[in-house]
Amino acid sequence: MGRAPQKRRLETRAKLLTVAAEIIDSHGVSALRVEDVVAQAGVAKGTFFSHFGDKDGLLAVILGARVMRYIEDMEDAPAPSSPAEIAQRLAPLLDFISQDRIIFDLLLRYSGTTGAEIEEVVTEGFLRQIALFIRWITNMQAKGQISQNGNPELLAEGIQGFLNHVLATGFCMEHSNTPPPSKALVPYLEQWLLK
Amino acid sequence: MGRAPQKRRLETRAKLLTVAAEIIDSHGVSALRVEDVVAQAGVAKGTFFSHFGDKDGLLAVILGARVMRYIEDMEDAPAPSSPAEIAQRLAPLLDFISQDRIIFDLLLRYSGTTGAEIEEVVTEGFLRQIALFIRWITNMQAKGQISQNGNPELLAEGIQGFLNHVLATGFCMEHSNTPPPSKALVPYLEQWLLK
DNA sequence: CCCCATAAGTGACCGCGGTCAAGTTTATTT
DNA sequence: AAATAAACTTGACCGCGGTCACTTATGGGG
Repeated sequence: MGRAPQKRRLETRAKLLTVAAEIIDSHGVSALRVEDVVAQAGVAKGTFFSHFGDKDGLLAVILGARVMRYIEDMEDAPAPSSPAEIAQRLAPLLDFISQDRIIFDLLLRYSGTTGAEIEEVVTEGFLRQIALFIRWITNMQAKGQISQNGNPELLAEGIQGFLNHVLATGFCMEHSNTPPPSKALVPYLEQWLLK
Repeated sequence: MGRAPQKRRLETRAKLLTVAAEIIDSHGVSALRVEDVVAQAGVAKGTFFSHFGDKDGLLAVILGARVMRYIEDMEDAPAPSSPAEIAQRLAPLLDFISQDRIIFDLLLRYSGTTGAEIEEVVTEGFLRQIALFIRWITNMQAKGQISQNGNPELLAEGIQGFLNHVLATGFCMEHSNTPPPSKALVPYLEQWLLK
């Protein structure tokens, strides 16, 4: 591993991140252009790529951090006591991801970039989410609020699968007025967790 | 709706499709470049886009057709009598999709482009697959091979979700020697379908 | 304080998907 | 057969992500 980054580099990185975050907040993720970011940050294009590897790298840092906040909120909230309550806890995160297909695609792609790269906020988020699901499930099984049948790890992975499924389906139905993902999730969770 | 296409147009389209299929077969989907396709087909770039809208449009036609063949094979095969057998029937399709993340992404994106565009082979394929799952499940429930609990439509959609989940997970674990998607699918199906 | 190894940054350049006003071919009408 | 409308094709051009040989700034050792 190389030596510690210089102060200048950290400033450049921070500048790029804040500019990018501003653009995302004001115009949406899909409007983010690398050329705009570097122009507004006052650095050259090459600098951007030396910091983040590619556009998705920057996106992963910013969106990963936001996703992490939602996960932390879920960790802080009281444990759910039914499948419907699980969906309720997940609603803010799902709404966030639903806002743009690009977010969903990126999270899906980066979700399991095991090891190799340090700095993989997205991966860390997913691991924490799975761990949280496992805790929820174990807890609910202990209290007899869901079926005892099935081990928590498999059940947690399954929930992750349903999450992606309702999100993907939501994007496909785009135009038609379809229920929000957190609503669509409930029947799956009930079938999956109740005996 | 416009009038019937001229002979010339059909020939151009066919030429583009065969050239593209050749490139895909010899160098893989990710190696497909629009510029190569039009060069080898002897037409201008604009022609390509007037036929397929964008690169994904062409890919959807070609990959959609291939996926359709796998689905037809599944329709022709004897109905499965256990979750493991479902995974077995799905194995060829999953292997095909696993070969390149681009295929997975494209299918996921086009899977529910309801209506609007005629010609949506991918959408049709997914609908047929879901219908097939429903038939399988109804049949297995009738024979008592799986749990009676849960309506076939929900269960079929769930299987679709698990499919995407194991595929996505498979791509993330890329390097590490991980079991093929059809193997990874089994525990989910058993938990989902057996009481 | 100056040197200089190396970290950091630069911007001209490229690849490739996608656009569109203009040109060419085909079918239809008179 | 000539005129005309519509379908079809063309290729110069653009946008934007990404590269890399080169220049410039930084800070620890002499």
